[in-house]
Amino acid sequence: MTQQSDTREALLERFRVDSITEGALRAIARKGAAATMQDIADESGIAKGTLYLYFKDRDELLHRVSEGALSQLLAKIEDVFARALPFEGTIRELVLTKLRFFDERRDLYRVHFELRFPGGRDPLCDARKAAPPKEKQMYVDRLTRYFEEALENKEDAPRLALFLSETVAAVLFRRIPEQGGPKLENDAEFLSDLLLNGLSGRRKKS
Amino acid sequence: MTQQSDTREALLERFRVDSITEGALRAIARKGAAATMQDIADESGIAKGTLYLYFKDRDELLHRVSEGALSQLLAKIEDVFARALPFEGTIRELVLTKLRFFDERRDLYRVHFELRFPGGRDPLCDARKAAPPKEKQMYVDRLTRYFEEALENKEDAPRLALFLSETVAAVLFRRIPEQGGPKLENDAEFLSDLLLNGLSGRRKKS
DNA sequence: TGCCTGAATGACCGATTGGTCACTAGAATG
DNA sequence: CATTCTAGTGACCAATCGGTCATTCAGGCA
Repeated sequence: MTQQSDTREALLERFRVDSITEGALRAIARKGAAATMQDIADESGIAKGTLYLYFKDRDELLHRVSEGALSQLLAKIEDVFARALPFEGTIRELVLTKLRFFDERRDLYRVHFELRFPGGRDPLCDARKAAPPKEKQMYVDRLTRYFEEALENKEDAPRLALFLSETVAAVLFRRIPEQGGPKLENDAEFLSDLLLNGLSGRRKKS
Repeated sequence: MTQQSDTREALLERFRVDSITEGALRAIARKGAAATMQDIADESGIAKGTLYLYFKDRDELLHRVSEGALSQLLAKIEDVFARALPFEGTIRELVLTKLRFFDERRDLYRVHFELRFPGGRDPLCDARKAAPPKEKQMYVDRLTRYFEEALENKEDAPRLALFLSETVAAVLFRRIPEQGGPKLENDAEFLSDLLLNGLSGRRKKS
């Protein structure tokens, strides 16, 4: 049990874990939240039992997958903030980035959205109410922090962050399933305008 | 098989169907989309087999429940339109009405939102993609018609209707689970302002 | 009263799935 | 080469759930 072997084993384990989460991603992309452990095992090219050598149970596996998926989005969001654009530009880029991210990786879309309701048919009851998806919370929290320093009223920041997040999600919700929708940049601009300027400007001049 | 007996039987059937859908509503309020046929039967005070005398299968039953739930909301929405308020007033009332409706009847909330992803763990695959919830579509369609006659660009109406619908849903998504959130009217006003005027007005004056 | 109809029942079935564990195969060890 | 060890396996298990159907029983009818 030298330092060397520790590292080697750790690397192997990491490789296994990664290939499993990637397989899970493919399985979920195809079957959504209905993906079975068998599906995931097949897609990963290993036996079902092996999954349980690296993950305690289905929950832990799906949680890890969701976590990994969103961390990629978080990185891109962070890039947007790093550019330190003016407020309006930041909003537009945030919208465009999230839209484009899920448009390119529809597999992550199903992970992100269908896992929002954990379990679905399982004993979710009210027990899990206290534990909403942690990863999504990180995303909303990041937006909150931005709004807190960019907006007039700090106390509105959390609500606005959630609003922005859910709004883009709503557009995705419509975009992803259908095939030949409006161009992505078109949708992004439409949504950004709406977010920034509201409905009032669109009222018919009577 | 007189007209009389026809009516009597029809009434009895209707009574049964109603009491089942009400039971289903209670079951779903407690267990969400995970509610079992047994749960529904228990909550309705009848045996599981009896459910299948009045509904073909689980899908038909849940569909009927969801339909009935949303028809009540649609009626209230229609009342708002009937008042023929100016544009801004209509939007505010629409937001407030939907928010209040689900705030008073949280059981309907779970029906409405959790059933959006039909099946969950079942063979949803891509087969059902072609059949999104019909009831919700009616609601969005109604909003679309309003926007078509109230706004400048007719072709934007569907997108705006979906936007409004999902936006309010987003706030509900946050409101319902938590206990002591902001007052309902407060949330409604906040959301309406945002929808009407956008984020721009909230930027910190630099 | 005795029979008959059909609504209601709930034990049962088949299918599915998360999770387990006795077993295997192949590499490491001596 | 023989032995040990362990990552990997997949048949198997228990539990769950939608749906069925032989049976029951209450109420109307002769």
